[in-house]
Amino acid sequence: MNLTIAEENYIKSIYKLQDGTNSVSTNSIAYELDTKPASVTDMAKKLKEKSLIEYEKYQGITLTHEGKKIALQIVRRHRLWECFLVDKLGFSWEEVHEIAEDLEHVRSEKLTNRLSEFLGNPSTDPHGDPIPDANGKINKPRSSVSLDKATAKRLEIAGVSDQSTSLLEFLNAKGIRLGTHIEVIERYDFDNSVEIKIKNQPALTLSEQVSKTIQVRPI
Amino acid sequence: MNLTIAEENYIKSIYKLQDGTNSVSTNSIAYELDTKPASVTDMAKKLKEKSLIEYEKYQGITLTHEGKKIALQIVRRHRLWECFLVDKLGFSWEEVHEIAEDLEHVRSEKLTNRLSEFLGNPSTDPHGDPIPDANGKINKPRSSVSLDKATAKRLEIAGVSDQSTSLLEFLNAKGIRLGTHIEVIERYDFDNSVEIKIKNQPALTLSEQVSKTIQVRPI
DNA sequence: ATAATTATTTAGTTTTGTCTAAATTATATT
DNA sequence: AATATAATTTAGACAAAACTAAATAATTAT
Ligand SMILES: [Mn+2]
Ligand SMILES: [Mn+2]
Ligand SMILES: [Mn+2]
Ligand SMILES: [Mn+2]
Repeated sequence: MNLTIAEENYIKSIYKLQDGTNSVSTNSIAYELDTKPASVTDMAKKLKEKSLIEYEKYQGITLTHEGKKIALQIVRRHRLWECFLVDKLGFSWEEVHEIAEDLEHVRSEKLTNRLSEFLGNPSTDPHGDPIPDANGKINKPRSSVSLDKATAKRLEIAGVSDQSTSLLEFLNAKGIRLGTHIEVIERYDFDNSVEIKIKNQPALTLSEQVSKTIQVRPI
Repeated sequence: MNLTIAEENYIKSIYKLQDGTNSVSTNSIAYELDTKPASVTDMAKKLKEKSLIEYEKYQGITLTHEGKKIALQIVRRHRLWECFLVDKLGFSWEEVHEIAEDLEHVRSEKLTNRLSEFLGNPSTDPHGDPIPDANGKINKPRSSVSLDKATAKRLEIAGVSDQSTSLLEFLNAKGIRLGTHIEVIERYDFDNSVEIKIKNQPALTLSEQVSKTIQVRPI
């Protein structure tokens, strides 16, 4: 199965949006890939032809077993390269997604597996997302809730559900990264913002939008 | 200047064939890239349009200053990744060219420079070829001659002028790699083959074809 | 100088991936 | 149930990168 980079990007987006077994809409894929719905329909026909997705007109899209297998390989490569960039080359977490977007398309199993070994077979990437192993087995994301729903006071940052550079840069500037310990000081009903404190730093207030994308775990 | 992967591959081939200031023929590029002369003519028009090459019908092709600058960036990336694959991931020299052929197209200056730093700013790649620095400055290949023309008896392997996997695999199997010390035992006039000896290994005879592609330096 | 050969270009197609505009289908509202 | 709105698909076009076959230019041999 020799896929183009465009095909790989579609497969990965569908995997991401599917999130389990949901059927994925044409529009959502177009939005995710910053392309037009008409282009998605065109590609859907090609991927169906290659048995990578199930697709009937107007019925949405789901990955086949084969399609999911390929998606997991791409995700594995993407996340391993992100680890490499952060752990070995000293990038910070908001810089790596874009570069990994290209590196993920270098298809060499030997390269991927050696890279994983070189990195100590990491199980999560710099954003807290789990890395599939060589057989495509992926751990469920470790139990975590978004900060806006958390009940405990003392929490650890477990991940972020939005990879946008601007959000990650913001968190970075505020000293919030993977594993950071925070304490909830106050929750404000009127705008659902939350005031938190990181050790040795001034308290800060996060908007509802932000606290919804931050995943946390009680300590 | 946003180039496609195809355009980058053409630029790199022209750089390689130009070797200084020679004008490069349509056919030689087609052979190098395993494509057809008609396709080279098509691309020549595009690259001329972008001011990356000088080209007039039937007159051959040369890189402009801008074109050469880009070529050196691609070569830099290619050779740095080859170093990474060999030094950090334990690949052997015949395996890395193909993978680097893809990795070289990931365009991030920050990535390239950090990778170089991570590798200790190497000056030559695993095949003995010099690596351009961040400004595109490249050392002349260290003085060496092909084995078939060498006069000294005790020699060091300085590089190979053919990157084909099959040749590199052959040399590998015979224990010949970059920096290996060899001693010339005998040269045979009738077929221009040469018998050599590596310490702690049986003597072996190399054909003229092979000895022409091996670059050596007297010890 | 002519003829034969080789190199290069042109013309016309194909595949991949994208787009816009228009048509169709599905869903929501009254 | 009829209508309005939203989602999706189709039709037709385009750009990039390749190809084949045919035409033309340059080079080499006679
Ligand atoms: Mn990608
Ligand atoms: Mn990630
Ligand atoms: Mn390449
Ligand atoms: Mn090399």
